[in-house]
Amino acid sequence: MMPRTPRPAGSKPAAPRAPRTRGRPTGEAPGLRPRLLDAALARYASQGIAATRLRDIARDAGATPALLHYYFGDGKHLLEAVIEERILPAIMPMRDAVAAAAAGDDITAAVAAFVNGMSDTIEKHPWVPALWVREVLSEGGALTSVLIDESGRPIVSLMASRFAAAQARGEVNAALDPRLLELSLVSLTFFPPAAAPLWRQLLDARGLGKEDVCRHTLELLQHGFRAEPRNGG
Amino acid sequence: MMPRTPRPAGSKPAAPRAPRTRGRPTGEAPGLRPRLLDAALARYASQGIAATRLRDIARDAGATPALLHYYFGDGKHLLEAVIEERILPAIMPMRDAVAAAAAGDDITAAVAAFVNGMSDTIEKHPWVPALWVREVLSEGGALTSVLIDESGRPIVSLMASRFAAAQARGEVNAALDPRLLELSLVSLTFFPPAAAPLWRQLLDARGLGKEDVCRHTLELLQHGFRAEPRNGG
DNA sequence: TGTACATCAGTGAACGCGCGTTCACTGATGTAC
DNA sequence: TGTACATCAGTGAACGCGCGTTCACTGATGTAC
Repeated sequence: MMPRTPRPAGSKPAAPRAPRTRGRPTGEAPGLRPRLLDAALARYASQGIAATRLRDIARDAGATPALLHYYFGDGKHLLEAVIEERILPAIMPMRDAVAAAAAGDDITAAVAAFVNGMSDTIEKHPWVPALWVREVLSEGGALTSVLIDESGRPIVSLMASRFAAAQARGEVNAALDPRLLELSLVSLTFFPPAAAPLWRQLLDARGLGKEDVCRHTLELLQHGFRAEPRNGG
Repeated sequence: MMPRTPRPAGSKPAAPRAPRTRGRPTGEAPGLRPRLLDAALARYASQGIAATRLRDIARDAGATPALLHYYFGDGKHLLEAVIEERILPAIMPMRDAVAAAAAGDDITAAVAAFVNGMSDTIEKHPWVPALWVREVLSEGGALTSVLIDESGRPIVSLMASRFAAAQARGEVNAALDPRLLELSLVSLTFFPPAAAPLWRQLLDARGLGKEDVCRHTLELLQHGFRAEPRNGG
């Protein structure tokens, strides 16, 4: 039952980042390591992490499976390296941008920053929605805990408290629940890009770009949550 | 490269549904077959289809892996049986209910039927959101084509044309795109139940039930898409 | 300046385990005669 | 009514393949002396 120890503790280093002593420090030629990370990320996003085979990652990167062991030790450490060197660097700037925009009291600006920040992140890193849907949204996803801790919790609680404050000032329809309003915001922002391959095939989506979707979402949301005008029925 | 033929064509029948001749027709005792289908469905939803191992399904159902071959031939035919006997029977009633409600011209009633129909389906079959997210939403999902053809395409095109007609009558905000409005409706309906394990952990969700979420969603949507009142700015 | 050597950046082949699948078999049950 | 037999509903053990992992090795490159 005991899993085989992935590294016999005494042969080669798990990751060849030892203090530079003598050998050949190259200084150039990035080598195969980054290509292995990119190939792993692409497979993770398109097939799911649990269904991805290391041999496929190696083949995609033009390397041998033995190289994965050379650089990362085993599959678990490969995943950790992908998180650390690919996923978190893509997610963090968005977290910071939204947090900055939500610092003030302007709820409309905070919502716009959220929608646009998400849209920019996805444009820069198109693998985000697929990976997010499979490995964060799904119960038992391999990235749930790390991404929740690193970005989900701070953003969600910040936005929900902004909605509650705006509602207390009378700027948000009193019939809405601020917690569910945050959920609706996330739904309208995360779902469409994740479902893009689907709805482009279901609807006639010609002529609809990222900007159109953002504008539509903001129009719908801001009419939806705004408090009723005093003269209305 | 040629896959091994899963059935040597001449031994036992792939599914023991032969014409009753002599033997022991029992007439009672459902046996392990339905339990295998249920166990497979549960694993598919919680781990994804590609990552599910047949041995785990057998163990969950209290049977041997050989039994899966006895009833279904191989993993591909097991999946087909799960689709035919579990998934489609759960999905079809919702498709028909929404189609019936969208027959008339009342866009508000059609939207409410969509939201409530989805909510009822999920309450009856809690595995729907997880399976849907992994295997329909994701590109290359194992259920994409069958569920799109059987329920997605008819419902989505029907609702989008209803939105377009209502907008032509002046009932829907002219700044919104009716195709994206349908996408927003799907987002607000599918995403929250799929993300429920997540947001119950992120937000303080005490006291929020299915009815509260439906009411909130309808409130937000119907304020969001309604045409501006004439006297408003 | 030459050269011995340490390290880098990998490769090809093999190993052992777990998986899907197969095979030969079994006790229970109902039916034909 | 007895009994021979066909079928049902499975089981236990094994098989072969593909996977993650390991091992021994290699040519290239830079450094110390």
